[in-house]
Amino acid sequence: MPAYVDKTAKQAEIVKHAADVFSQTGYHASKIQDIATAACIGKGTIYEYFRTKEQLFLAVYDAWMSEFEEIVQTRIEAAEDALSKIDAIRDSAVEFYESRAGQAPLLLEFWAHALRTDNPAFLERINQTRNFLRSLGMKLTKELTHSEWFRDVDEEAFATLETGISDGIFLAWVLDGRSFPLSKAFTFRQSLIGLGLLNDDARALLTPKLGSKLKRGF
Amino acid sequence: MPAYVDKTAKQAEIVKHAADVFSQTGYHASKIQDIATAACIGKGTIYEYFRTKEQLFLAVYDAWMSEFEEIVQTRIEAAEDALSKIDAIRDSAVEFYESRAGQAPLLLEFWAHALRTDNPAFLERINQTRNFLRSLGMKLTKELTHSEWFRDVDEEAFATLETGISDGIFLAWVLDGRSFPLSKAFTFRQSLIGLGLLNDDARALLTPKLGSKLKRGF
Amino acid sequence: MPAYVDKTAKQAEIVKHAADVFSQTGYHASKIQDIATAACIGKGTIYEYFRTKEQLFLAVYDAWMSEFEEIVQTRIEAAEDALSKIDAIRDSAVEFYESRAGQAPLLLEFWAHALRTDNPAFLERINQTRNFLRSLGMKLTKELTHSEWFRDVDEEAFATLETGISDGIFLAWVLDGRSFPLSKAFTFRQSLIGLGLLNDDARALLTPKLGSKLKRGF
Amino acid sequence: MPAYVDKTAKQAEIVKHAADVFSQTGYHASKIQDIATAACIGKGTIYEYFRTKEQLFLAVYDAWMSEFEEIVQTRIEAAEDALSKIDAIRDSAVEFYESRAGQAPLLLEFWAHALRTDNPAFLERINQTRNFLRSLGMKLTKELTHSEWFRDVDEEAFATLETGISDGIFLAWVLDGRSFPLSKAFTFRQSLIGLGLLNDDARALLTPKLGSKLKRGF
DNA sequence: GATGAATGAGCTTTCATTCAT
DNA sequence: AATGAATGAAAGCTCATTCAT
Repeated sequence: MPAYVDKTAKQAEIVKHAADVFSQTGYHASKIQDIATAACIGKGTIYEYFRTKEQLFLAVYDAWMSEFEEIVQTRIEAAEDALSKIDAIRDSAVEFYESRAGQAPLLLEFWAHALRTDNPAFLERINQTRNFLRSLGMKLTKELTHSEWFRDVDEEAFATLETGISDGIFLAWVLDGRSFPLSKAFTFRQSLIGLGLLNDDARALLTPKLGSKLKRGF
Repeated sequence: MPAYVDKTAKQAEIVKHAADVFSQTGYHASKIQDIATAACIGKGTIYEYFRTKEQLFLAVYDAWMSEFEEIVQTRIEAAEDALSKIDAIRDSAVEFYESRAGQAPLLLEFWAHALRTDNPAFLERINQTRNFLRSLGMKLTKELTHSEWFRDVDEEAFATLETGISDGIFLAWVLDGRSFPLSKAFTFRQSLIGLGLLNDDARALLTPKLGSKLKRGF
Repeated sequence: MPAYVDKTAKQAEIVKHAADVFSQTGYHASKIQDIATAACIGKGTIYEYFRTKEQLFLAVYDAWMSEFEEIVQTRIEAAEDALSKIDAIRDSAVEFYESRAGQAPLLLEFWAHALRTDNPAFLERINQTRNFLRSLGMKLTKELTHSEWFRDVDEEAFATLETGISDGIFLAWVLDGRSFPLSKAFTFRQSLIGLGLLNDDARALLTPKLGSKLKRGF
Repeated sequence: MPAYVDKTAKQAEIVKHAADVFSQTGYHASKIQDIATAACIGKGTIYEYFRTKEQLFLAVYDAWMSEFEEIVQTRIEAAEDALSKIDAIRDSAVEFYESRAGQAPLLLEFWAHALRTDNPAFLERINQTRNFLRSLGMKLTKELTHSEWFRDVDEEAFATLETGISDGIFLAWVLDGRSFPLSKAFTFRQSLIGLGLLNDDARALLTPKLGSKLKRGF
């Protein structure tokens, strides 16, 4: 077994426990010793794999977001047409966030930290995912516009808005103590925006379904 | 002049400088001494007015949000009908955020902190503003639904969504390094959602204007 | 009583205890906590007066050398002619070193540190004393040469050599575990060098006394 | 080839690289890993040959001083009379120090460490060389005294002084940033002391030469 | 014999908070 | 009321040394 497997595996192991501890306690309140204890290793060992606490924080975020992007990618590829690809993205996000409900506050801490630290890698990693989602959004929007499901709309602006809306709903959900079902909120949003964007034909077809969803709320 | 005027004034003075220092450096990296120096007072004096650094942080947020709520309230009262009240809220938000661009990261830090601290006052203060905006949103939505400008929609869900969307756009704006004009993004969002929510008559009337805004992007 | 008196007094107090602890244990093995304990103050208090452990080390050396220079200066001024000024310097050095026998190793550590640290202040402080002594030596040598007690000699070279010899004897004394009387060694050296430097007349006069000292050793 | 050859050779190899690293960085700032890297071996391997970092430090000093003693011994044996043996010692010292100028600070560190550590081997090794030089000095002094070149002088005291003076000049040279030529300083010192110690006949003979050297300085 | 992953004691420095003045 | 000197808990990080492979 090559050495790099061990190295990588151990790194991942540390990231896993760091994610747990950080999620539980928050970045600032977590001590390196706590993470070492959780991972059943010595404090010094962590520093064999990560230069600083901050780097470890970045690694945790990177691991999460990489997994998220992979899930989205896989689901997108499995979906056949543009509309179901959109559903795939929405479902991926909902499931990802719901399954990590307890870790959600850490995402906020990460964002806050990214805006403060001198290390540009933080904002870069954030924007990597944002750009991934925005590109996807733009591509799908273009398809739906060309195929005349959607009315004419600036793809970049729309994709940027959509990414922001997703984060905003997530934020509201977290700050409200997760008092509403995330999936319902995402569906509600999709109905609302669908009604605004669909062309007259599609709109005529889908209004009953979408309209009733709006009436129902979440 | 009663003593409490002095007390209150000095408190406000400290909060003002704390806001500057926190905004500049971030909550964790800011030292009480920095704030005292900025305010040209002794370190100990701060503790005559605020029990802890955390309390001072809360006071900064409270001052900002109180001012924001006041602005919204004033503008709303000046607006005559529901549609222009909606515009008033949007404009208040845009102006408030734009004029505090440099302080925006601190809002994220505040949210992140609120989710971690034992002190429930943080989340309570956040939700105070959220509820204020949601109530306004619900009331206006109800009005527009009854007056048949809007299609039937669950007011609470819609208002919650709208609040989330505002925060989400703000978040995207901050994380993107404020690379797009916030006001345009808010207008774009309003056009999109307007098209989805307006009743057939209003929609027929406004589609040209809203549609062209969607085409233009931000 | 003005504040700076307190400040300076406390600083001196800390330096005093730091000198004790450093002398006892050595610079590297001494912990800031040890010094704080010795001074009966909190660890943090030391950092109110000295930015780093290294600065405190410098302050200890500076205090010693300043005192030494003062002693030499006072004695020199009290001496009447060049020959007794030379005796004054010798006596000052002997007494200073003998009274600080236990602290001698720290001087070596200081020199060693000065050659390693990035902080140029260390070498500067060392050379301040060296230059003080060298200037004195040059001036006295010039006087004795002009008054024809001494044969013609390059004053700068001679003064530099003399300073080095003093340090060398001190070094030998410390490394030998202070097994010989420092004062005798300094006298022996003075006799030897006197015999080499005195002019024929003075030499004829003093040879019996100096020669017997050389025979006696130390 | 017997195993001990390998063992010894490897040990010497490690000492060589340790000497480089220690000289460059200083004993305290040097890490075992740095030495291992320089020697292109694993960190653990060093511990197969030296029990501690301190032992390795001692080995470096020992290697230097052993080489020095050997050089002196060889040169002394090649010299024919006492006076040229004295020159041989002086030249050995000058060449040794000059060729190791960059490593000189480490000697100071070694001396400083020797006075602090519990390990008596350090002071012992230092005194081994000192005694070697002192014995040589005493023997030569005795010879020159008996042959009536030198006036009567306590050999032990004189040899001790001479050793100290050599170290003192070296010290001054290092602390002055090696701003004067070491060889000139050693010659100057020899002239001065020669004039003090030579008997009247020899003195009459050599005064012109030695006197002019004193006038010239270094 | 050679290695380097693992370890944890140990240390400097920071800074929120207190309290005597 | 205002101050700032004093405090010490706290934590990130280092690195000599060990030992299983």
